[in-house]
Amino acid sequence: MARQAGANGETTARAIRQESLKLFARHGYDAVSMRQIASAVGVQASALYQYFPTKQQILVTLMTEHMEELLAAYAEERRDGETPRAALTRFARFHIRHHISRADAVFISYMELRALEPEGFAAVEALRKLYENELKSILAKGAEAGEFRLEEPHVAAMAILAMLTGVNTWYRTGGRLSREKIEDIYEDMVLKSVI
Amino acid sequence: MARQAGANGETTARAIRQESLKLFARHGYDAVSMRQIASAVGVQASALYQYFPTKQQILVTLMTEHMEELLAAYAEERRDGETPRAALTRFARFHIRHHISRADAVFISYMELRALEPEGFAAVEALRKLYENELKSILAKGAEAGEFRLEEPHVAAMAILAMLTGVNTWYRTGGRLSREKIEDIYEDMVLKSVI
DNA sequence: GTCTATAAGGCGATAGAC
DNA sequence: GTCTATCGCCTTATAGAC
Repeated sequence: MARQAGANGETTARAIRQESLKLFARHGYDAVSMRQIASAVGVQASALYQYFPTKQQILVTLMTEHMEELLAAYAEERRDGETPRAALTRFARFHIRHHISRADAVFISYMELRALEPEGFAAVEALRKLYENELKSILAKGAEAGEFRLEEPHVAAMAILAMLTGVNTWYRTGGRLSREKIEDIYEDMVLKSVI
Repeated sequence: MARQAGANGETTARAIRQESLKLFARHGYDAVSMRQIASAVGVQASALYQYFPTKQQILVTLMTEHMEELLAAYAEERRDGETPRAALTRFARFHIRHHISRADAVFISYMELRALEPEGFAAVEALRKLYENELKSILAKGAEAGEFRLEEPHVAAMAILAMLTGVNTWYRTGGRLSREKIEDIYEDMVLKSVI
């Protein structure tokens, strides 16, 4: 399994990210050792320190990149000038579609917040808030326009996000229901819950 | 801090449960050492082995007791012969009320499933399924009676449970909204989502 | 019921060779 | 870019004294 002649830095860097993500999701950050990550990558533990100065920095990088990828994907997805109802439909389907194919990163980003040291935590939380605000803004506009019936946009946003992200706890690829069908069901429930 | 003369086994046993719960919730099972638990309790690490044969068994006990307490409380709460709508209202308010005051146990029971060895995992999952089935049964009856509009009782149950349990991620005692008000908002959203 | 002492091994991280 | 070897520390769990 050892990587010898022809070793390539970029390949190793990507492998470290990939294998760390898988191992952290499966066993938890604290339960995974640098030796385990190295073994999955095919190098010795000391080689990891060429790419990341500490184990903590691997986690911070994984979580930060996950949130930045989410924000970039939603920026690409959103359409200004839509009705609140259309925007909420789009948001709900986007959220499921984006998260369902990134189960490990989603799991880590929620589960391992407590493993972050203060600086990393603050950075990740700031990115998370930006994303939450996208949904809050849709709900607030809908309430103002009389299109939605809700008293507390913040609470409604938290409720909807929890519901949508929850798909990841039970969805398995190749299950009885297609991703599209799942998006249909959740879209329906989300819309009805605020109308 | 050391417990000396007058030490009492039952007191220590309760303290081990309490402090483990707090520490596991705050730092994660793997990140907490037997020495840390012992220090919080006020004994040496070796004294813990009088009460639990392994660290793993502390976790299994905390999670199993949490699920059994939940099932017992719901058995006390439920009323047979209610309309599905009334039963769902009761379930939603009960779920929030019960979970909101047990944040540490709820967090652990979801987060540390992966830290359980196979036997413990199976036991806890079986209890969880029993609780999920209570909600599924309400939804299926409501759909059959034409009181609810939903195609997939299982998916709807997962969506509602995720939404309700999600309160714990943002609720803080003494916040702007009372527990009653929060129950009102979620009851409204849950009911609308299936009608 | 709790203590001290210890076994046996894993941890993150670093130095220096190639 | 990766290796071997190592430092100093922490880990779960047990033996035996009081």
